[in-house]
Amino acid sequence: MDTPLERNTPDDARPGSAPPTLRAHVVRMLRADILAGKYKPGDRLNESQIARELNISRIPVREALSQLQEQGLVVNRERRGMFVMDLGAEEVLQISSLRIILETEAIKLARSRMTPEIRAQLESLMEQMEAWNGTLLDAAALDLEFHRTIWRATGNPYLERALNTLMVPLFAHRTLEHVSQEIRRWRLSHHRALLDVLAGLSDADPQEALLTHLRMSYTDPERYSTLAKTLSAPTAKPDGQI
Amino acid sequence: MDTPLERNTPDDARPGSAPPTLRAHVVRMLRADILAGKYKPGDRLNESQIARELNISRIPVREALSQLQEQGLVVNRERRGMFVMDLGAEEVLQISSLRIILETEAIKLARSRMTPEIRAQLESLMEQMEAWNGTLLDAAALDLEFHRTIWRATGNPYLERALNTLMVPLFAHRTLEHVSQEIRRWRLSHHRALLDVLAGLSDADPQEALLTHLRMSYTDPERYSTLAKTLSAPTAKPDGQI
DNA sequence: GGCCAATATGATGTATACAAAATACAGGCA
DNA sequence: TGCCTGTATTTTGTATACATCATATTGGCC
Repeated sequence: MDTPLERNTPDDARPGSAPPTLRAHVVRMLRADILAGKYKPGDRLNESQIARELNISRIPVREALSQLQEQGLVVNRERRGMFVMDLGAEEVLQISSLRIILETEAIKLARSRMTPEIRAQLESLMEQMEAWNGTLLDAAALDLEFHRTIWRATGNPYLERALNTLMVPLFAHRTLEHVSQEIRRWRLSHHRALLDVLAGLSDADPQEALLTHLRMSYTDPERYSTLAKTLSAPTAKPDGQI
Repeated sequence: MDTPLERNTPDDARPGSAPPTLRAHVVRMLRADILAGKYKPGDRLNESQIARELNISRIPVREALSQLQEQGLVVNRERRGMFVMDLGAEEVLQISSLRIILETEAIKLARSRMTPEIRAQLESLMEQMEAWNGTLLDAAALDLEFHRTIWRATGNPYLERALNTLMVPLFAHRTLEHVSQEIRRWRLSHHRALLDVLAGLSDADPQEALLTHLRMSYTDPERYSTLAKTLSAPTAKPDGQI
């Protein structure tokens, strides 16, 4: 309660990743907290309280929240405060339909610009996911980082930004879902398939690979039945596999 | 210099469209100014100066600028200030390639959800454009509003937001371009073609209609030759029309 | 006992003030 | 004369203080 986040501390603020401004620091912190589930969708983010906890004034907190709004993680209700973005079933559907379009393009671009470095990063993330043994949050973080690496590899920062704004709230939303070991294995296999497409090891249609991957992600019929249908429809598979 | 933007003024703040907060007011104002060319791409936006001009404190101005960043109109260089988003040729290319994908989807969705109200709005905007007699800025504003109406009509707020973030800076960029009367007429005819597609009066492929429209928009070979090629390529037209 | 209203509390929105960093400018030196 | 350096100014970043609005609580009334 008496550790006022000294900004002249070279240890915490090691060069290269040092947040030179308090706002940037708070952005990182809140972002991590939201993705880690400390703040759940719909929760209110109290400026004063956060400022007190960090022993700083409200101003940098306000600006950090404003910046998180840009990333789609929080929403501002006028004179009511900031709230962690809460997604209903319809919103998940709307975002996902966009995701299919944008991430299909991202995969095509990333494949055409694949470098050994990027591929090594993806392989490394795959291995970490396959060897996963930790918490659900870690797993979600790895999954997200896998996709973000793909988005970065497109070389189109605007595509990257659009996908981030769309998908990061969705991941925050899904962080709280518990999935079975079986589904986890399925997801892994489809990540591997995606990686094969990206590495040029597979000639499968990128969109088809992505759709297969996505079908894995929304298996709760209660909430995502409409999306499941949407995902199945455009492929026009003879067999009606989910 | 002595008109401190009274927030208790019911006349300016007429119900329904009243900015209940200074920040919202400044956002509107700056947004309009940037789109109108008062601030040009690359210009620095001085907090103190803007605050002085409006006779308010810097805080709402800072927050407004932060919010404009969310909309992609300005960028923040740490401890250097806010600058109007400046787009180079490559960035225009990257944005446009995304635009094709997203707006094609938007047109499809809007067509499938078209209502008499929306159609009337589009018709009205078309008429205003056809009867246009004002400044270049007005023309650009009408053009943008036409497209934004389409985006709203998709019913997918995330698609709408993505297109706004991508395209509004692009329009701000192009506001300064002077075009000939001939090109204006061409653009009008293609807007009309788009409207026919949207209204279901034409069975033309939405993407093709959009591509035709876009080719009209980037006719400066010096700056957009690469984009022109990109736009031409996927259609695989036998004749090498621009 | 339950519903509505007036008050109390606490939140956001904004203003002012100060600190630190960046830029502009002037002077010294080669 | 041209470049570098040290100072001055300007600007952003943050803190504190106050005003306004939203929410919670309590009291009264039906």
